[in-house]
Amino acid sequence: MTRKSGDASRSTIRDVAARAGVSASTVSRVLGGVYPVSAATRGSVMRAVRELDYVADARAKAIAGAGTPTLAFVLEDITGPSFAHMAHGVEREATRLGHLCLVCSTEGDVRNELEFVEMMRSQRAAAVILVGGTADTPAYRERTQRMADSLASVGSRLVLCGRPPLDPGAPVTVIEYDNEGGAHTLVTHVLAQGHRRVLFLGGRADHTTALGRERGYLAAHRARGLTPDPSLVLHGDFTRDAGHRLMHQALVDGLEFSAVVAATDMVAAGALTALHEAGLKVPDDVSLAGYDDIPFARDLHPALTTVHVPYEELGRLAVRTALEHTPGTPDEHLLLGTHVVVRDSVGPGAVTA
Amino acid sequence: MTRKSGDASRSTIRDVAARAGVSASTVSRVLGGVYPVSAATRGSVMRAVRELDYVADARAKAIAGAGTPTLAFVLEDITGPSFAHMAHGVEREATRLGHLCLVCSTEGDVRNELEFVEMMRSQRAAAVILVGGTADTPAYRERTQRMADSLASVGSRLVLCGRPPLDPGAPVTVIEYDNEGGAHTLVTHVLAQGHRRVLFLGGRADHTTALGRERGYLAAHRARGLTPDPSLVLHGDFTRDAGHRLMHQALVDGLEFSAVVAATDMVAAGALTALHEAGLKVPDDVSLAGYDDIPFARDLHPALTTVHVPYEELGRLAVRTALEHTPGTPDEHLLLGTHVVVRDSVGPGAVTA
DNA sequence: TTGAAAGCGCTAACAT
DNA sequence: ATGTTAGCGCTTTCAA
Repeated sequence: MTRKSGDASRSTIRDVAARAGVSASTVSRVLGGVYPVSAATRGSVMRAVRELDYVADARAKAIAGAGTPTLAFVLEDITGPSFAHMAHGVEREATRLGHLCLVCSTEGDVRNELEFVEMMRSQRAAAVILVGGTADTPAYRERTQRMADSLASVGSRLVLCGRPPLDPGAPVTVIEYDNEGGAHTLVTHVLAQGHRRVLFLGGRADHTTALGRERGYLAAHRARGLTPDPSLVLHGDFTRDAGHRLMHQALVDGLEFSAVVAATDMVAAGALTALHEAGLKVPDDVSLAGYDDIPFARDLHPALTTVHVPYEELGRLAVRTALEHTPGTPDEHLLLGTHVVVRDSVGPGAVTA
Repeated sequence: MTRKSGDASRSTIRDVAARAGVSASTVSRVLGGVYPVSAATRGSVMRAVRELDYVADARAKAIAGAGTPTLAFVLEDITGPSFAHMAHGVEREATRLGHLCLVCSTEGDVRNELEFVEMMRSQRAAAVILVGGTADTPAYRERTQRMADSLASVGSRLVLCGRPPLDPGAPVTVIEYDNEGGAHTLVTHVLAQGHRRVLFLGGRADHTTALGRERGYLAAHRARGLTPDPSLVLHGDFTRDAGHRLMHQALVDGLEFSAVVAATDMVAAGALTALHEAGLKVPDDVSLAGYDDIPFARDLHPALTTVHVPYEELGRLAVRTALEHTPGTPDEHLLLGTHVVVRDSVGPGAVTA
């Protein structure tokens, strides 16, 4: 038992003042730092602070004008590797800039997002960062536009990180990366190996991240004068289980293909296992590529060819850009590049399907 | 451009009151919910609220006694899969119980931890959850005991989640899982396959998580009347890179072993790749096991035998237990069980080394 | 059912 | 250099 002051009997600045024989303002000044205070006064105040184990109530400071600023980020599930990396970038940069960092997992439920954003509005968070792709419906745009406006009205800022921009004029900071470009380059690489029937695997059918990558897949084909078979695009979600299930099903269905481009590395991992289970060798029998370049990609066997996305940088930039934003200034929209990481999972394919 | 009220001109409860032609208290009561207010009054207040797009300042509410409670969790790096799962559990349960959730990554620097805990004390967070193992030094115990006391003194609660308990009497809630037991069972399984020279790979030498697992490794040997060769324990850290590097070095050094037990699945993943690179087959030439049972473990090739840890549950319990704690009540200490997941990476070993 | 007034814990302008 | 006095935006007695 080492507890000093009685439990939960938080002492206030006035207790400290009384104990030190000075006024509350003096205590505030001593603790504040830079204001001129005599050494003697400072001494007795500090002693009182120590004896009482006093810490100023941050909420009271906040409301009085001082106080640590806060920033929030919202994602579907911190458990996804790319989410985790963005979150890490956000947290690091926020901390570096002296902000407290609130999180919320929506579990994919929009109502959670709405509710949380409203909460952040009342918290007067400096910025709210929506992390990760979404279904880009009119309802989404309208809803998000509203969030942007209502945050702006209390001096806060909405940030879309890895999420598509709204209509021009919305008070939003957007930090994206090039889903389409990355997929384009990746699929071009695959096609260059001679593959002609390339499966696109996983990702929610209505999800901007999946759609962007799919657009790249399509564009790469077209750029070569190829028209991909529509039955070669299989949707699901972004999990390893979806990859496993879809791949297994494709095999059972006797779908013809010589290469697989997965919507994410997670999907690719599941697909790889399904391929192995079917006795297929990668890349000898089937080539496989992923997207995201999560750390594990190197340890799949064969090591996974994939697209590297600067997730952490994305998170950092989201924070920095949002906090630097000056109202009245044009809204920022950044698009970060990606690059293909060639490893061992894509090999030559017969040109004749 | 849809912004309604002038930018950043947050309206206050008084603005709403004025607009609705009532007093501030009435507005407060209407918004508060359960207090009796006439339908007419409620109507005009709500309209004013809507027109002004008013949200009560959460900080002001907090200081006035109402206000959403807050909870914080601290971890080294959200990017680690097991951390991410604990974080997810924490966040879910906190949200479920109506709490806001603050995060902090320490990046392994104790000063960040100290600073953040002090911050949380001033935020009057309901609880602060320290997530993940650590070096269990006297300095650590003293420091942490101090955090526990100082949090308790403001009515907050320190929680150790996946981290060793302090000396009895410290005002702390502890939720652990059985590192030693899990490793014991796992290594027993490996030894039962006939392996006699089992490498223990990775983990920081001074880290409780690694040490607990190592103790289980040792105990399993002793239980069979075996004395493991001390040169078979190789420390590093918990990353896949460490696993790769250590495994590679062990191979170069010509260390003799027929099985490898990695401190974590991440380490195992790196080790597996190093093994493959050396042309060794798992489990034919060398058996390999991990610890944590992260989702990817299934997709390594061969699928990794490992120990399942209920990380998410751990996080959830940490929150629930902490928030349910009543001062004066005995301090909780939970120890969750683990179980071995047998997959394909451990095979029979020659009994003669 | 509603309003006036006090107070939450702090900071800051305004005196001395 | 230090104390006094107002607030900050909200809730909550206490009266009416």
